[in-house]
Amino acid sequence: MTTIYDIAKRSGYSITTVSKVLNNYTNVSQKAKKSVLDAIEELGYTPNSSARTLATNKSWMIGVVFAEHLGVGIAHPFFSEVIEGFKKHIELYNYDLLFVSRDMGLKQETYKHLKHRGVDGVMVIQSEGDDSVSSIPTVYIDRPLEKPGSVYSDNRQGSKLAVEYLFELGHRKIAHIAGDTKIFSAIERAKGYKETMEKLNLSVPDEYIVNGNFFSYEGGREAMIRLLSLQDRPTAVVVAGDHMALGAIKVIKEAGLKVPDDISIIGFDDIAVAQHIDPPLTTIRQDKDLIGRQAAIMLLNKIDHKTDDPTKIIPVQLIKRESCSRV
Amino acid sequence: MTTIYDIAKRSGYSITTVSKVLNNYTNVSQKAKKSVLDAIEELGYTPNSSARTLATNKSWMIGVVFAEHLGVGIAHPFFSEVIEGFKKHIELYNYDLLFVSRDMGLKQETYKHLKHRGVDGVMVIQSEGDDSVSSIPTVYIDRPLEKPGSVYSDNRQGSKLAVEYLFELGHRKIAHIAGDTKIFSAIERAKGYKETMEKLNLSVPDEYIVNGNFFSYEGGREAMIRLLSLQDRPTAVVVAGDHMALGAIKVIKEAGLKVPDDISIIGFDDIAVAQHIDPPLTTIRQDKDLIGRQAAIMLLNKIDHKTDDPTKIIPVQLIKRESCSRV
DNA sequence: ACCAAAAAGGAAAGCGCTTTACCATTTAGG
DNA sequence: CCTAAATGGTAAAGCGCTTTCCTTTTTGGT
Repeated sequence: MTTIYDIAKRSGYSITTVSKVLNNYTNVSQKAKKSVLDAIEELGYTPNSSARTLATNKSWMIGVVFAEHLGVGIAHPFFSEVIEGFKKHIELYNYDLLFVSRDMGLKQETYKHLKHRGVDGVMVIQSEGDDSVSSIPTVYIDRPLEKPGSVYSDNRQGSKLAVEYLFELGHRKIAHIAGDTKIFSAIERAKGYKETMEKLNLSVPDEYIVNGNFFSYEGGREAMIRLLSLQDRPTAVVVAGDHMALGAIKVIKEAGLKVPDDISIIGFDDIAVAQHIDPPLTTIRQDKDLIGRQAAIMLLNKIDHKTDDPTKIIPVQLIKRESCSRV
Repeated sequence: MTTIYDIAKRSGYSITTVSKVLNNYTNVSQKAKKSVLDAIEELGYTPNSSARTLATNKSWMIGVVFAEHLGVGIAHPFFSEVIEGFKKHIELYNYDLLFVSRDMGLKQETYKHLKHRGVDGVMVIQSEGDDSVSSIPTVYIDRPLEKPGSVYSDNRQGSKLAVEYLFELGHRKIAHIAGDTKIFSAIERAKGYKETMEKLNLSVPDEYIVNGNFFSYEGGREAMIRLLSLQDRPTAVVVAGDHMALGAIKVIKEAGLKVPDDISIIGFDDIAVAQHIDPPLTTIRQDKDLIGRQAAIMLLNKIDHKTDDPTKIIPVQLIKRESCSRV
């Protein structure tokens, strides 16, 4: 390995000077700078980040921690896009992303590992409960608690848009397939649905709110089966996640009914395939890219200026496609 | 920060001894071990990985490099699952994954960065051309060249299975929508298609092979439009990627035709949504998890034993669903 | 009770880099 | 022409840990 010493020897300057040109210090002559740079070029030198980190106590790495309870990781259609947005922004500032092993079970272990790695910041996605990673600057996506340092979509507003849209289309019997009873975003969406229904003076029989399991396709299926079996069947349903919506649509088709002719369906997320299915799914789009970017901005602020930005709520958008129709 | 020195002082032993218990050396008494461990517990000590890496020249990090030319990263439905499989295996051995910035343009820069970070190994996904990252042990997914150290699906066999299946169903006019003309996997799939067609004595008019653009949904659409406009329309088409297949199916529906009644479609990849679309897509499944795992095994071998495992070709599987029917 | 061998523990060098404190030249200012 | 301030450069300490090479202690065999 070629080190700063080799460069020093080759260029005829001290290692201090070499280090200075490496770090753009001003008090080094053009001549020295050139010599050093030439030597670096000739010897094909690459600085060693561990040594640098050790000396500066700055790793230029951001740790990424996943939703452990969902069992999904990088391959999750929503999370992965958020991370993508996060990464695009954060790499402008020369940070790399470190995905730490998630099979560490205990929160404490994960935290220890992050500390071990000396990451400059942490981005936590959908990790349940209150897991202050304490000393390390952290930003949370979809965190259950309304503490500073979180970023998430305006879930209530999303449900509101959905319900109102269906209302405009003439629907009065609108059901809801909820993502879960414990996950923050799912709870918020359910609230938004209920609030808006009430505001519009629409009745919400208990059977109209049914739980899709962890936002899953299967959960969507089962929920829709329940809904179809109802005496007083809804004419439209606000589904809290696109995957569940896919499942719901499938069930409707299997029952010999049509979307949107017989039942209108509106999803949530706008995952990539939403526009490619049949019928193209009307849904509430989460701005995944922006969520990621905002999280990045927030985290960088925390790292650089120690400022604790307030929680950021990202606007959602109704994307009209073809899974909803006039009643 | 609490260091090994603090532990030494607290426990009354030397830093050497502390280090020894940390690294499970045998020549340390039970008594000493306990003292040290207690001190660690009390002081909440976490070893510093930079220091350790500096001393041992081992980082316990694997670098991940992406398909730059596709512009997609973590959010790619195929890649992300491969990485997931890779990660699951590699973290059993206590490695973490470092996603390095990909906007570095030049290959050289990426390599330098990896070297700078001191990763123990590199996993390259779909990076075009011959990019030997030289000195660092590397494993490639879907690499264009048939060098040791690559892992990919048996693309030809996949196409073969597809064509043969359609043949069994009575199809004779079978077209192909290729992924691209330059990407390795796309080329292989096209070859597999042609070979099998010939073997079955089926004619392949030039117009029967059409290029979907970079495996994209749009590319699939356009290709299918071309196919539909043909005088002698195919009754089935082997599509080199599921996304393109989605596009193709959409076009068929828009033309007032039905899948599979009028045209049978068979995809490639078996991405998560393939089973959820309408009709559920018959496709060639790539074992993404296994690809990832094999890559991990290979890389670990390279790192630990310096063995250069031969390129591994992963079997594919025909998944029969409902987008193909008897002619 | 004695000695060789094994076990336990420690001193110190070194991994590659940054940074502080300091020295030696120049250059500018009066 | 002399002093003060830049400017250019260096030595050395230190970041936290591993590892080699000793030294000291313990063990057990006779």
